Amino acid sequence: MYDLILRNFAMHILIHEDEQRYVLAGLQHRNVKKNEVLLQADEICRNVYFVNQGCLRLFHTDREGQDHNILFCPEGWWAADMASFSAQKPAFFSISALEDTEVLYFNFNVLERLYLEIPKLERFFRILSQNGFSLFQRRLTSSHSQTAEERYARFQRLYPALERRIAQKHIASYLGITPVFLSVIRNK
Amino acid sequence: MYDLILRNFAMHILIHEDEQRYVLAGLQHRNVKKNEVLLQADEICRNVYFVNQGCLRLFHTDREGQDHNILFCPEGWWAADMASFSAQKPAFFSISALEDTEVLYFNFNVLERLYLEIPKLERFFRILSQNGFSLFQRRLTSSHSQTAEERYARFQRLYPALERRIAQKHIASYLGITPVFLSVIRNK
DNA sequence: CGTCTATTTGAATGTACTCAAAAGCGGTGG
DNA sequence: CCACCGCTTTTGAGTACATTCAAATAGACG
Repeated sequence: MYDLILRNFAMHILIHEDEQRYVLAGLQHRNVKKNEVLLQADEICRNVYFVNQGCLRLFHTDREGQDHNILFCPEGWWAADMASFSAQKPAFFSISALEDTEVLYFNFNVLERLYLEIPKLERFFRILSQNGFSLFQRRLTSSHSQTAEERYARFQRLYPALERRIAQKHIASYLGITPVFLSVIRNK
Repeated sequence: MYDLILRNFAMHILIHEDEQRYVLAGLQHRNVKKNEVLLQADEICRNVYFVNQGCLRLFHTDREGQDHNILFCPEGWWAADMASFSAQKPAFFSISALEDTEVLYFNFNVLERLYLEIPKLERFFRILSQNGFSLFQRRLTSSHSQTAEERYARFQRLYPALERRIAQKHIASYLGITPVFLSVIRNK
């Protein structure tokens, strides 16, 4: 159960066995059914979720009721509305499950405590946030400098597994285009 | 000289006077002339810059030689290609000055050392990165759900000071549209 | 099997772009 | 102080990329 998350930690920090046990003891566990909502916009994001199995999506619902996916979180990814979690204020984004999903998660207070007790964990989330920061800077650049067709090709190249796993309408939303237009692009 | 940066630290962490002196001792200082390049894409980003006065821009130059601004950094903002800085690998973005600018900066090795000696500093940059992360998630959402005119209105609302200070072509690039089209939008 | 949702296809429309030319503006040197 | 040069902004015409609307088809799930 903790295999994937330990390897995830190990990508950025070196963590001793006793610290490991301590960190894992702070984790909670939950199974989420397809289409179940883990975080509703305007509520406070009280947890950061690690996806052990399945896939989540992070999205915003606009005034017209249209969803805009901004991130897919399959196995090994972390999901949260970081601004909401960090400041414990209402969320802009929502999180829901694209498949039956198994998550591990830290509650806000637990993580704040762990930051103080195990500074390496703070380092881990600093690096994670920096990577996310960079990822979205590049996504925005891509959105500004490339056509929908080029962005779709990029998505296929970067996430070949997701492309087969996720419904077209969700990929279209992620790319910032309509499902209709993605269908046109695909059939070329 | 250190007034602005100390207030910046104080926004997220509480830092004692002796720690303060220690952190400030790690800072370097530099004056940059308008249009001077602080970081060239493909080089390694060796510093994180804090803008004391003036304004920087973070941008990507695509294959056709077109610039795409993704961030303006006036007084009180931090500038770096975080992916490049963090991993000390070639940068995707460049940084240059929109005005004569005064920066303070941490070199990579110095900051890594400070992270270990003063964990609070690592907390500071974690929070900074999380905020940046969220900022760009929302920018991408805005780019996917709003028209150019709405995004321009949003920019004016969020950064009224910058709107008067920065050339139209740079604002257009930031919004992901052509200067020609921004001119059309403005004259309505 | 039937219902509901997702995808495909085509036509008409809209948003933003390219190209081109003119006008404005800022700095520099005579 | 004015004249000139280069760069930025404006304006208009034609075009391309992506959308909306609508109807038909395909797929998923109880």
